[in-house]
Amino acid sequence: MDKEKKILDTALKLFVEFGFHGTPTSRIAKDAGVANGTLFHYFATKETLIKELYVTIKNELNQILASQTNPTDSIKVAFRKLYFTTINWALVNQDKFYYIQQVHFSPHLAQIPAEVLHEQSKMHIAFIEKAKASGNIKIMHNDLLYTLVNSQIMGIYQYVLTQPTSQQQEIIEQGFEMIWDLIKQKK
Amino acid sequence: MDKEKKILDTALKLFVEFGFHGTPTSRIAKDAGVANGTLFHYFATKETLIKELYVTIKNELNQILASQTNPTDSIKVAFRKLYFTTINWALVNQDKFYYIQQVHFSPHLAQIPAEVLHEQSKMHIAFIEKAKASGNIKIMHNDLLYTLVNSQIMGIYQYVLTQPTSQQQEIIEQGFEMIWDLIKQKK
DNA sequence: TTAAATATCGACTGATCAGTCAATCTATTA
DNA sequence: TAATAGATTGACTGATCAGTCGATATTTAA
Repeated sequence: MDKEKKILDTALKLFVEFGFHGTPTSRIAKDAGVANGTLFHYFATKETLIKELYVTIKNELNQILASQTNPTDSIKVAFRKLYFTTINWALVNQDKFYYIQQVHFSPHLAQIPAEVLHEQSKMHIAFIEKAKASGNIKIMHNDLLYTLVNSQIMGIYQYVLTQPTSQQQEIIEQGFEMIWDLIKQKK
Repeated sequence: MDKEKKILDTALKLFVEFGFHGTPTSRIAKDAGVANGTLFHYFATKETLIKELYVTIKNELNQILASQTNPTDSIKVAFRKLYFTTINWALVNQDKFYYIQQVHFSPHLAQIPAEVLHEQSKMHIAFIEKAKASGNIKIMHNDLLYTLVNSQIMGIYQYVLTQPTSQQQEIIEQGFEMIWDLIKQKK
């Protein structure tokens, strides 16, 4: 296995379990099965590692979401796909989803250039524009819509986590109807 | 000013700005205007300081919310008060609100005993029970309702932060109607 | 095949930091 | 007043950690 990827995987696991502070680079290297120096060959600083791990994970999710889009889908169907894909990805990749939040509420986020962050949300903003233009969505500021949907997804995800697997898909389905009801344009 | 409180205040400011890792206890002591040893007189370890700061802030918010409750209020009015008080407290105490999330997405949360966390949410759960009993609220699991409302508040708060002060109260008002619409029992 | 470039190693270092401790100061109480 | 307890100090320490570096191995390109 690619050593760079092994380092990223190991760092993810350790950061999530022990936090940034609680995870020495020496431990990451050891658990990844590489020498101390090798880690710094791929990532100049610990900070770089933290940031690149974040960007890598975000890109992974974005690519999966992008692969799900189909121009012929109705707005509701398209939105449904984004919602389901995100929550199910989060359920399968709990560490990665947690790590995104972990970075989000840490000073490391401020170290990530605005254009990188913007690139990450571009696809979603474009979708919102399209949805609004179709007249199916309540008139409200893009950022508000984006933030509301995001936090709603977070809430449902967190609840689903505590429920038995057998009931998860049904709850996710109900969650979708709630969000859709929240943002759709009433006739 | 009480040295213990001064240490907590200083730690809050520094943790929010530089993170747990980026804030040496020596810096906290220095900025708080006390000796290194004094910090450890009040807080046995850095970890203790992090946890006690969290509990202190949560208690502060909970006490304010408790002071707003009035048994004669209707469910909608009571819920409205909780919502407005929380968001406005968060706007005035941005550091404290941010710190709560910061701890929430860190391994430090796991160090806080379950009974302490339970004590913190007891009031909200009791309110939810009452609201459901009144028949004004959709039938759904307590935890789901709690989580959804919480994340919705988070979302609106985050959006309001980016908006000019002059428009904030109006947005908060609209946000309330959206949440209420989300959870109220349709006739 | 040879040379250059890149990857890997792990011992090492300088700096930093959490936490200690003995000494001193400041209430509190008897 | 004397005695006890608690508060405060800051120099100090042992451990840890991020990052370095020179040596060696491996891959790539000429």
